[in-house]
Amino acid sequence: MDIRTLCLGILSLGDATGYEIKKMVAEGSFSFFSEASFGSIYPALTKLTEEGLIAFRAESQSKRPDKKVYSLTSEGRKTLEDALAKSPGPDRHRSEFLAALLFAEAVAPERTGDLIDERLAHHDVQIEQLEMLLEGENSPASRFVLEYGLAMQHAARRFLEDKRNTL
Amino acid sequence: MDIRTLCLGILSLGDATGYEIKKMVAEGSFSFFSEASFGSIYPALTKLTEEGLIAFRAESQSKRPDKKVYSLTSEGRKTLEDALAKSPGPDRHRSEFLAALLFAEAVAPERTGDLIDERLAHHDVQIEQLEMLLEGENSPASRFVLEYGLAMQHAARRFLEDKRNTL
DNA sequence: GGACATTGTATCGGGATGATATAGTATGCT
DNA sequence: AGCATACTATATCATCCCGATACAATGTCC
Repeated sequence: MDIRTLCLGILSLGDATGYEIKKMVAEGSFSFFSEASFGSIYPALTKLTEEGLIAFRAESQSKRPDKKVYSLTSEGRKTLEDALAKSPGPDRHRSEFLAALLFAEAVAPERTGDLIDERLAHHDVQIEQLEMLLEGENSPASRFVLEYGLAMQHAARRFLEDKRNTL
Repeated sequence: MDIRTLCLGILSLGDATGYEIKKMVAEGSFSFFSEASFGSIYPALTKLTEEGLIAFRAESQSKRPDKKVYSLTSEGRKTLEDALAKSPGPDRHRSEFLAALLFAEAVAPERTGDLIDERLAHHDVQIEQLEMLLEGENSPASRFVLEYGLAMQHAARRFLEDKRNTL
């Protein structure tokens, strides 16, 4: 899933500006399976427009530069459908926490307890945030993703609590 | 956790060549929280050597180019300790599966069932692989990481099975 | 015998990240 | 009232990273 397909997918759910796409990817249910920065979103939108997969209408705002509201063209929808027909690639997970835990054993074993305690507190924060997002979300697919995220957070928290004494 | 710190961490567990580091990151317990390619590992090792954080001894092999076996210097160990003293950054998760599921609802809803079935099969494969790795692993920290991975796979699988009918 | 996998080092193009620039509005703190 | 911070909005840039590829010899499967 490259940034181009991600943009097509988000626009398939509704028109948006580059700034709004960034917000959706940084917060909300999208943030649990994707990331993207301005430096990748804006070039992607420009190129997709050149290729005719999306189009924008400029909405003028008083005393501000024009807002470019992008929307999917029929050709873009076709491209997205083709991309979704393929089976998705494997998940990619990066965790500084797990890396730190593994390396700490060799370099600073007295730190592992703190690392796990910090992590437990972090899970509590994440769970609270997910539950808040879930309250305001009505789309079944978005709720599905949020509930998936909640299940993962609870599972990770439970595992750490069970194992803390073992290590 | 940038590639440099990752290399320092791996070398803190034992000496290794660039090729071996790549193998550890691509397979084994490291693969569940990190990724790195030759294109990032080799430049990182070169730069760390220049900075005196690691050193290598060239082991000559018959009819092959010399093997560069890298090891951590005391300065490198100090740098790693400093890096581990900071609290680790948040986990980053990218899932084409979740993205496809969310976008499929808008573009090709009939595909969601297949996506979930494929995913369940994929989890079964992953669980088997993790259990095999766990059998041959004795280091407590490595076992911890593998068991963490197993717990996550089981939780994801259970969630999908429970929810498949709901969607 | 040929194709493919393994051990090993290394480079390169294209793409992504994170920081920064610009610029006006709105909100909040003291 | 004054100041700082945050928000909306687009855009660029250095730096880093990924995936593919090249080279080179050996081992292994069919």
